[in-house]
Amino acid sequence: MMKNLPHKTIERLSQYRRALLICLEKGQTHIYSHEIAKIQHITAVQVRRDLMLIGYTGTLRKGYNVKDLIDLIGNIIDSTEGINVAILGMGNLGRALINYFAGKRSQLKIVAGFDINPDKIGNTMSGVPCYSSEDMNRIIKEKNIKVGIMTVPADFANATADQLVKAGIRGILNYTPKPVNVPDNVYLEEYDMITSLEKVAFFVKINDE
Amino acid sequence: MMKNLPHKTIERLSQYRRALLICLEKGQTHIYSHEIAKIQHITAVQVRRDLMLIGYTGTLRKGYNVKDLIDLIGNIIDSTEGINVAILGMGNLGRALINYFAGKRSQLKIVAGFDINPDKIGNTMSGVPCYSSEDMNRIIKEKNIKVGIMTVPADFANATADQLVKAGIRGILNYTPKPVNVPDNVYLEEYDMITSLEKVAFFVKINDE
DNA sequence: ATAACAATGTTAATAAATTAACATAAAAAT
DNA sequence: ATTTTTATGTTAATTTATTAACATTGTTAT
Ligand SMILES: NC(=O)c1ccc[n+]([C@@H]2O[C@H](COP(=O)([O-])OP(=O)(O)OC[C@H]3O[C@@H](n4cnc5c(N)ncnc54)[C@H](O)[C@@H]3O)[C@@H](O)[C@H]2O)c1
Ligand SMILES: NC(=O)c1ccc[n+]([C@@H]2O[C@H](COP(=O)([O-])OP(=O)(O)OC[C@H]3O[C@@H](n4cnc5c(N)ncnc54)[C@H](O)[C@@H]3O)[C@@H](O)[C@H]2O)c1
Repeated sequence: MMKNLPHKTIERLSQYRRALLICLEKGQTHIYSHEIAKIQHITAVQVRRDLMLIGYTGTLRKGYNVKDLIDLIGNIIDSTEGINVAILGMGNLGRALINYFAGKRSQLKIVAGFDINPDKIGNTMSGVPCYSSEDMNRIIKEKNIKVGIMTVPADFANATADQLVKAGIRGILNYTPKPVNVPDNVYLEEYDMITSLEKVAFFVKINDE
Repeated sequence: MMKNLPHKTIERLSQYRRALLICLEKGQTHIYSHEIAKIQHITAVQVRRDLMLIGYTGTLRKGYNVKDLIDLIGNIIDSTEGINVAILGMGNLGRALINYFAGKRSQLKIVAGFDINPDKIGNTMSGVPCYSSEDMNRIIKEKNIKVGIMTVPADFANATADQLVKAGIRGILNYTPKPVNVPDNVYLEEYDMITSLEKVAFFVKINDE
């Protein structure tokens, strides 16, 4: 069920929820499709279409119930039992991420970090214990870690991905600038900030011409 | 010229170049479309199509000249005079980014950071001077800064974006989880790591079912 | 009461992105 | 020499994503 949602819809659902949570905090109970659209810089039709795909029905003229919609999105994209996550490489970026995620989403719990620096191993960072990369296999199995976020130096990207795969990881989010190879049964998402910046720079240039 | 390149092609060109630079370092002079494809987890046809769009012609049976292709991609996506970039908010993520970009792309130069913390203002970080946010308008104009990377706390996202726009910024890369509004003539790119992680988690869950 | 309005939900149309098909040609094998 | 192989470049087909069109229906205004 809900297996055939477009990839882009999944991304947007996550974004909608993020915005909706802010609305909820402010005490807003209902929201119109065009309000969500404005926040996300997309069209209201797009929002309604996405919500149609997940079978959510709002109230005519009143819009969508913020809380209900948050819950439904959760039902669709979250796993009921939650998902345990590990950070590979507790350097600048790893630390920034741990900090950012801390207490953000109960469904996605960062339960372990890994590093090779003896000064870091054994310590905790914002409540996340740092283990030796040598123990990766054991810890990942023990803690039932399903997803790994890679923030190791680029030169260690491939080796780390291999280790993760061997330990039975199910998904990898790779922030290393080095693309890695994983088998088909492991979901891989790669992101590089330079690409985003170069894209912005390109369109700035184009707009100038 | 080259204004009508698909957005996705722009992203991939940036990625191709990243991979090609690694090849160049290793001394590799030529590369096949299927090799590039393998690295990027896409098809060879996709690669050839992208290269066709930018008018690059390889050598039959020898593939593409690594150096030439890097140069051509540079001609397409880089601005001839380079683009000056500022970081807004020199916290965990800002520092990580400065560190990462340092000396990576000569075309994209981080020439200033801004913060409101008096302990940071006046110092430099990996060679990037930190200014007071109050001086944003002046510095951006003086240094001809075209693009801003936002890494301020979410609550300051909108105010910072407004300041940037007022100072005449042309593009914004927003790493804040709060979407911001900018006029049409400012190119905006937003990215949130939670969305990426939730997407990975979703497909991990789906694959389990 | 009735008309105008403003929202949702859905189908149809369009646009963007990817993939398939294939023509071409140099290199390698026979 | 000829055939086979293996690569590029391009057009056509398909798939995916977005947008437009519109039917529907409470709500507000007249
Ligand atoms: N800093 C950024 O903003 C940024 C942005 C995008 C991508 N990246 C990439 O993310 C990665 C990390 O960046 P960073 O700035 O955090 O670097 P960093 O050097 O601060 O951190 C890397 C950490 O990984 C650890 N490490 C090294 N080898 C390891 C191994 N085999 N297993 C586990 N841990 C290991 C190091 O001890 C260190 O703590 C790099 O590949 C970088 O290119 C960084
Ligand atoms: N840390 C992450 O991995 C991560 C990931 C994604 C997004 N983010 C987002 O990026 C932002 C920064 O994250 P962080 O971990 O670096 O936070 P941080 O608190 O470490 O850094 C924020 C910095 O911004 C400065 N600041 C505050 N108000 C400012 C203003 N008005 N103008 C200029 N500077 C100002 C602060 O002094 C501080 O130095 C947050 O919005 C966070 O949600 C962080």
